[in-house]
Amino acid sequence: MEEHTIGEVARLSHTSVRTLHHYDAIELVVPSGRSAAGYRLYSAEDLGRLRQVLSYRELGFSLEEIAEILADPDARADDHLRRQHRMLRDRQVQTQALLSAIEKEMEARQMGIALTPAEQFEIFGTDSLGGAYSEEAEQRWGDTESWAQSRRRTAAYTKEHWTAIKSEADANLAGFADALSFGESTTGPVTAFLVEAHRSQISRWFYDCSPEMHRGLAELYVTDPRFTATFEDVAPGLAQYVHDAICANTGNAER
Amino acid sequence: MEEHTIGEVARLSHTSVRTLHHYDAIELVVPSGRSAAGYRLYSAEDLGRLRQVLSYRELGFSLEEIAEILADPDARADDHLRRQHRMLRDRQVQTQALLSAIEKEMEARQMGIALTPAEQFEIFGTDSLGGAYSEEAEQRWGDTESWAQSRRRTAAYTKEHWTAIKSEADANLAGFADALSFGESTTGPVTAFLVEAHRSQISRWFYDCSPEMHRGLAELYVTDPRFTATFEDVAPGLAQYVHDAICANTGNAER
DNA sequence: GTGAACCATGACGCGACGTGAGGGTCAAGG
DNA sequence: CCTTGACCCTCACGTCGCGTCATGGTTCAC
Repeated sequence: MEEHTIGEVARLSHTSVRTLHHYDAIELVVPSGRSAAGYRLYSAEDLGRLRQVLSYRELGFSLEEIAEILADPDARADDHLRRQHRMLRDRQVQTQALLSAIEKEMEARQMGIALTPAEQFEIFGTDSLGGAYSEEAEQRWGDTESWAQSRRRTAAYTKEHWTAIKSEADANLAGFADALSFGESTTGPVTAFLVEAHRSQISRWFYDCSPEMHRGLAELYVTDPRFTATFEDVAPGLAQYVHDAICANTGNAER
Repeated sequence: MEEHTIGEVARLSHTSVRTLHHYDAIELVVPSGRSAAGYRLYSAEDLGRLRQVLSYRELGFSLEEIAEILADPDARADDHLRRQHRMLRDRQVQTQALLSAIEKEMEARQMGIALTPAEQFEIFGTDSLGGAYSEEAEQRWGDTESWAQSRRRTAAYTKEHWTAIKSEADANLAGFADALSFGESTTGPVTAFLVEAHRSQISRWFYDCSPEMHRGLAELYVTDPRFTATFEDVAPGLAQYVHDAICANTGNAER
């Protein structure tokens, strides 16, 4: 029932008064009350919303995106928590990859072997959230360019690379398995995120993977027994589930 | 000896041509050559610098800060690598803290206990890199404000909090013990990192700990037998070692 | 020799605030 | 009652790191 002034809120939330003014102006976090003198008064509920906003901001979303996310009436608070949890785990994996890249380069330097900048970019040049999609990469699956690209890149990978790749992939797969066991719909936001992460991983480590190519890959997961086996090994029905999730989330050009 | 055009560099480095134009304009990454027609030509050295810039940018530095960092003639390439490594490890710790905060809240929600926003901010509101040092906190050790702050915060901690705190502290202490057994100097980079991590932990869980307060705390470790005992329990000479390490690494204000 | 795909230099726009300017509000103390 | 200082308000312009045209030159394959 307590109401807080803007200065108190700024201190509590480790932001600035100006930021809160801004969020009010763009109607992202609007204080539910005003004093007689026109002072903004933030309720406990307002603070809860603010915390959600700051969490998502920390994860790299734009304020506009955050507004959309929080506007979704289907998503309850724990959905947000789960999503944030997933993304933080993703960040852990990403950071870990950067760490081992640095360690690898330090090792190389100590042995007097300097990597060429091109090699360094190969390792380091993955950006933090979601990967960069090269529009110029050919669109069709089975395309020669993809294979060539994949071979060029994987040729330079060391053992450490492969273990990093494996752990990333495992984490993603575990996410899908969790979603499946939780009865998460293949059209829901959680699976959407997992699908995107999956595609991002492929793009980072192997070849620039367009949504079309991604769907082609999903097809393989249920038709090629070698792929199917790896999925079913983790959880029964997972191959089909992942396939459906990818198909459901690559139809429209979302994001 | 190879020279790259701006488009090639953009693709290699996963950035845009515009970004490279910008970096040229602000003289952050200036191509070392131009073709007869005025085309920018980037040498391997230029690419190396670009990679450094992008690494630091990924870590959240502003372009101006990056320029300063890279302008330092004392810092050789491995210094940059070490610094980046340290900051990434910091990010790992920070992300881990956020993760456990989320896990804790999910658990609380499932038991139907809603945390008040104030409590949530207490946990969540440490910002991404290194924690925000509240300038208004009094500077002197033994100060009442620190104690009050610590009591306010710890009062809200649950059993899970304490186990998390304990495991963090244990890991840090184990690091010191390793450093001691490896004959690591108290002025070396490894101990510098451990000291900083130690201070960071205190700031996060108890009170904003300035370097001055940190030195005061170190003094306690060798004078107060209760503290000394916990250290000597892990390894003989550890109390003195940690004390020396803290003193050696809080003298100058290195970022 | 003619597209198509590069490159160049402005110049404006935008998101997420920082930073005043100019002016009310509120509680404590003289 | 009046001042003082720490708050609060609303404009409004500035900054940073680019995205996005606009306009025009260059290169190269066909």
